Amino acid sequence: MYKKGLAYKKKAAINWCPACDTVLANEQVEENRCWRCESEVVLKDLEQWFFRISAYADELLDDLQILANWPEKVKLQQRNWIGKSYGTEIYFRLAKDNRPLPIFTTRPDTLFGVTYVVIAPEHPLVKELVEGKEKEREVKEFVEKTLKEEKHIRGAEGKEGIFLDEYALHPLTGEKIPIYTANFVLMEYGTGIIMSVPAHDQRDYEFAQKYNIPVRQVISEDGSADESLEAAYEEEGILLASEEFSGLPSEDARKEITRKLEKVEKGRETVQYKLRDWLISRQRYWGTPIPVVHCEKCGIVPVPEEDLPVELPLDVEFSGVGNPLETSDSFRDVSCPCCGGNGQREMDTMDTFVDSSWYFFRYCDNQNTRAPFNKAKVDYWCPVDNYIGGIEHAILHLLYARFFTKVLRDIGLTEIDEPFTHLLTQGMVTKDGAKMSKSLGNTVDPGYIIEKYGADTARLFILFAAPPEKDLEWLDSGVEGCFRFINRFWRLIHGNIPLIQQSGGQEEYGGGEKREKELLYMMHSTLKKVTDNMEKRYHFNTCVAAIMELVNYLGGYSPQTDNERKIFAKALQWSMIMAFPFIPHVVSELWEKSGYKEPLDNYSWPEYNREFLSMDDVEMVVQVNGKIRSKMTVSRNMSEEEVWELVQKDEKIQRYISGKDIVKKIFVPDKLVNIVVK
RNA sequence: GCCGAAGUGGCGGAAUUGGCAGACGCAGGGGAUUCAAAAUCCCCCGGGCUUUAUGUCCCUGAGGGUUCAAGUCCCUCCUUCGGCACCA
Repeated sequence: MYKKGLAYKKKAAINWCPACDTVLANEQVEENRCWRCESEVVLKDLEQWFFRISAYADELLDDLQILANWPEKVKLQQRNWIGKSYGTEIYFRLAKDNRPLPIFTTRPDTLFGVTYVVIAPEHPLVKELVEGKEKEREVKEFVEKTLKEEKHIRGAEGKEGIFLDEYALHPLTGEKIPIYTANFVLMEYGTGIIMSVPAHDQRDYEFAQKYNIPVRQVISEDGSADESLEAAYEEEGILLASEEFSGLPSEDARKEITRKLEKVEKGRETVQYKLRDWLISRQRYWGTPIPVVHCEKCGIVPVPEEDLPVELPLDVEFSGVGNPLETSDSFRDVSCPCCGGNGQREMDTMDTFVDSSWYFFRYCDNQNTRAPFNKAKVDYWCPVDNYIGGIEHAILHLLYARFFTKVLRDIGLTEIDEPFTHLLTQGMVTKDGAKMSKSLGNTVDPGYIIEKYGADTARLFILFAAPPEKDLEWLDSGVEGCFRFINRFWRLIHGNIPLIQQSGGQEEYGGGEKREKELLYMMHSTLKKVTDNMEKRYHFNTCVAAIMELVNYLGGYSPQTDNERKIFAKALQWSMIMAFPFIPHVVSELWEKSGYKEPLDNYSWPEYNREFLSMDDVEMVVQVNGKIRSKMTVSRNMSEEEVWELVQKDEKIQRYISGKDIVKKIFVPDKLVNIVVK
């Protein structure tokens, strides 16, 4: 990555967690707090390593549409985080020396409404512009005060700024426009300089009100000026007071104005992203060393590939203060791989998210000592078919891993574009409102359930509670029911062991007896329900419900004929197979007791037969004007005419339709008849 | 503020393509079995009304709409949760 220019070191104002004693990436700061320990994060100016994830912003955004089997909300979060916006870069000029003053805007259609320009307080130009002037001190104090404020609070109590006693030149009108610096303009987005259009941007409006800056309307709904503006008009509209662009709708005006700017070389169409490069340096021991050596002569020199990986030293002291790596002389002092002179190893380690960005590839070839992994093996096993994780990684791990996958592909190590084909984000389990998680501690230990009822009950109970993507407030009620079911199931199988052993497990279907057909219908339709919900939807709660239904049914069934006994035995076998994933210990035991030699793990999942998925008779719902008035049992695939004959004879229906005009008849085969009368 | 998701009995939840709302389970009520209990089994269990039955009306956050038919589609609103939050 270093060779590709995707890893670089730069000095920047970065997030520092004082409790963890380390820096953090943007993605790892939530509401100005460290994602791990929830301490307040402060800004520090440090030289740090970054991965150029921004170089993949477009691909990371575009490929989201390939991910059909990812939840929409995860893709949306990534889309917002990447934050691509189309706009125009416009070059204002500094009035005093004609130097360019580039700004970024998504609304070039408001260009003629500019009444001031704002430079972010930390922008170097601010310092330069006031140097040696009477305002220098005042501005310096303002900048210092602003930068001391935490990022997300900055300007929360109101917009503040200072006029710099300098002017910019409007690119099209040449008008002199005052330049300010203000707390609401961010250095890290766009160019760090903005054009302010108070008439059409609420933030600019508020600032202009406070500092008595003129408001110039250039867009309205119908193209005529409003008498007074109470607030910024941020919608699109028709331009006015904009020279030759007056009268154009916003959308056209954006294009026309940008074209004009390009023609006179005072601007260009451009794209901006919110996504920042990934800060990967950490001042921790527990992370992968960054494999470079600092040499006085050669500068930054990567450790040669044959010497990788650089392993963590063991002769370190954990004092709880500072970076433990710095206590290891053997680690720090090495010779420069380039010139052989004295060098020092990089002391920072990498964010552990770096490791989780490709571990799934390494899993495919984890004994490999010569390379991270063998390409053929990874191309065979990956991408991961189904990835299960928490939503909290939407813009962390799940974004980093996608980035890494694309980089590894571009370096030629894989052929894979996206790491995870299907993503299931399991819901959070809460207990009295508190989150249960690996890093925050599990607030409920299912141990007491296991203790009292056994592991199968605990497992069944968890799976039966709700579909996995749903958040769940943990409540114990219901455990009893699962335990009762397991006991019922045990008695059902156990009581029929001789039958299972005799039957040979062959399913046969002979005559057309209703009892047999119903039994076959129950077992086959249950199998279909369980199979579909398990494989396609991962809705294990409905699988359990279906199995319970079947077991209840079988519990009340006593086979009469030989044929019925055979089918019944088969149904019992199937119910064991279906219940196996949910209550494996109990089922294994029953399976063995039933005389099966082969363990159930090796047994293949049965296949349902479509022929038995519907019964010969179906219940037909009869509605009059959309209200259910009667139900009748008819044979399957009965034609509309035949059904209609029966419906007309139905006393209840007659009551509702006699003496009325039949306007319409709706017929849904095997399901429903709706008669519309007047 | 913007974006998104969700809202169904006392509770967890089901209804996969617009076609019987409430599957399955919990809790609750009644009964059988028992000397008694545990366990088990059976029945009832969204609400209202009445003539108590194969009766009738209402019910999926609220209001409107589309449709023969809406938990499901459309519009408005409310509530809850999640994400982003001066991104120019």
